[in-house]
Amino acid sequence: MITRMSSLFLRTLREDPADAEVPSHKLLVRAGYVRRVAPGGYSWLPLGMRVLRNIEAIVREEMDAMGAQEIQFPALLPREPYEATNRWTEYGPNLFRLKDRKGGDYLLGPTHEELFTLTVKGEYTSYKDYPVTLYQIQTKYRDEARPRAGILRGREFLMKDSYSFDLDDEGLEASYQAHRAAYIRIFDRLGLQYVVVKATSGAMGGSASEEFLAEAPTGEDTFVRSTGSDYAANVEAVVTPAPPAIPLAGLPEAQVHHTPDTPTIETLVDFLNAAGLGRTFTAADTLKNVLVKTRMPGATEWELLAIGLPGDREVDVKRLEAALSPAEFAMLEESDFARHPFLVKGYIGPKALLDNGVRYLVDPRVVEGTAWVTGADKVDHHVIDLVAGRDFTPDGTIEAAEVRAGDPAPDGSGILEAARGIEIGHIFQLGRKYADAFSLDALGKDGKPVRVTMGSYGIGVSRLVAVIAEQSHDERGIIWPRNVSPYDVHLAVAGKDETQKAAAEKLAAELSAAGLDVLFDDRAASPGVKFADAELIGVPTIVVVGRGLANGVIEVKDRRTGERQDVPVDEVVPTLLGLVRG
RNA sequence: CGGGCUGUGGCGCAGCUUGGUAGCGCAUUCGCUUUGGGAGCGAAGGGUCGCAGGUUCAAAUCCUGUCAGCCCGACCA
Repeated sequence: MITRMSSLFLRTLREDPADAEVPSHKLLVRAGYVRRVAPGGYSWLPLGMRVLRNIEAIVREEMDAMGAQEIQFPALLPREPYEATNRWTEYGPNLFRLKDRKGGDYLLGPTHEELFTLTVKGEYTSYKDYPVTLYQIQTKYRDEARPRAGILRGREFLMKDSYSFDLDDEGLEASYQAHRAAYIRIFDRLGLQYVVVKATSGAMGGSASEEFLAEAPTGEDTFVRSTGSDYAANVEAVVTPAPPAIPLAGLPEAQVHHTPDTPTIETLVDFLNAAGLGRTFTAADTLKNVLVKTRMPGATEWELLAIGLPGDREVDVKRLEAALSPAEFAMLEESDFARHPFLVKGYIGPKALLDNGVRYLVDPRVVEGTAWVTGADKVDHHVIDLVAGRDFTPDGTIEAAEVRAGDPAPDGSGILEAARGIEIGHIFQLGRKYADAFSLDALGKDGKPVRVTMGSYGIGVSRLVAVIAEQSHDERGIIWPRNVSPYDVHLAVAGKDETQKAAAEKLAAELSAAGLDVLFDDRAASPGVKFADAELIGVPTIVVVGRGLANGVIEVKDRRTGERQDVPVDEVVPTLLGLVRG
């Protein structure tokens, strides 16, 4: 197949679009792959379509290969199924809702759990029908509060979502693992650099969940990984390793000290170190007690919760949220302090909390035998050497403290380092939430109904176009991996010389006949323009018919390395076939 | 939702302080020259200056209102 640039619907831009920040956005617009039509809405131009279709094909191949079957739902959906799962309201403002002419409520699907569940329920009734996995590659809609970074985060995007239906937990686990393996094949074929991180199950109520994150400095998600193993996790999912307990025998007695004007950790540490106690304190020796209030879904009453963590660490709101889920939480207001006089702001200690029945959870580093400087529940007073397990016993531990680069890895393999990534896939053991909502049962061998258990698995297909560009570009343009490149070779004529043009025409025809997709720059532009466009567009192999032709050679250039080799005219086709077919 | 910024040919921008015929670069069209790294010269087409109201003899420019967009944060299967 030959596409002539003289007629290709393409206009490249010399300047970056004003609204673009990240490299993929700039380059995809400049090279003419996409154009913005609305915030978070992009049109795909011919070059972009080809890349998108290539990625889609790889996803489809691997999904089919693992035995998933493709179907497709409408993007425009009725309200009722989403009412049944409560998501019509629970999904919140991110759901695009609309009305038809009769006033009926509709939505644009953000994901399709409901429809898949109902569809399986409508067709299958026997245990013999299971397991089954269905998928679709569909446009999804989410009314993102702030779309950004071009097609990396739009309000309309192409997503592959699949759902597994199994009769028992073992089956679900197998379906989950099959997806995990398929995702690894897909992302490997796409040439991506990515990690699989443990994710929190969140509000969906499932058990196991992992995210596939493509590494990119412009990524929105922060994750950590170990320097000593392939351990990687979302910050929310990091489990703090607890140090060994210390024997209580021989530990110094707790002492209350007058510590005037020390409402903050910093002022307290400074005061103690100036007090001549014969040792040096750091913020990590203090136990900071943070008060929040929590409320279970559906409950009306807020409940107090105290969190004790080393004074050198802040509470990570996302980690706290994940730890408390599904309960919601809020910071205490002045009125809450007023209502509970035993809470002495700045000097809250474990004693008052426990004496007054406030649930008290501590950081896992607060193990038995550790001694702390903490509040004495009295203005301007702190207690030193308050020992966990001797002077106070918390109600449990909680993962609420921030995770920092340099912290020990949970698997003991090394220390953690922070990195950023873009979520490209998410696999999830949903369990029976949706099956319960729609009473999806299979009739078992014994004639009794068995509740089906589900998994849901997503890949951001259109996002992958941007992610690949994000990971594979240089200052001149995009560098596509062969598997997704819009064309196999980019053929340019460098001069206007008729023999060069004729040779290029002949070569284009031969390459096409050999089964390659050729982007043929037959324009009357100057060589500089053609080279610049070729590098911007990013086809991995660039072939130049130019001055070398007089010596019987044609230039073959590698887009990534910039290496060029002169190949005798009659060897060009086999050489390129070798390169492309690898 | 909070903070910051911006709306002027297809794209990127200047002009606004100090009101007076709307300008530059890229792109596009034509002619001549040029042809291995985004060419040169000459000519041309293309803009109700986001929208509404106001002030004024006169508004891209001043005033009021409004809408939209972008960036940071919050949010985010």
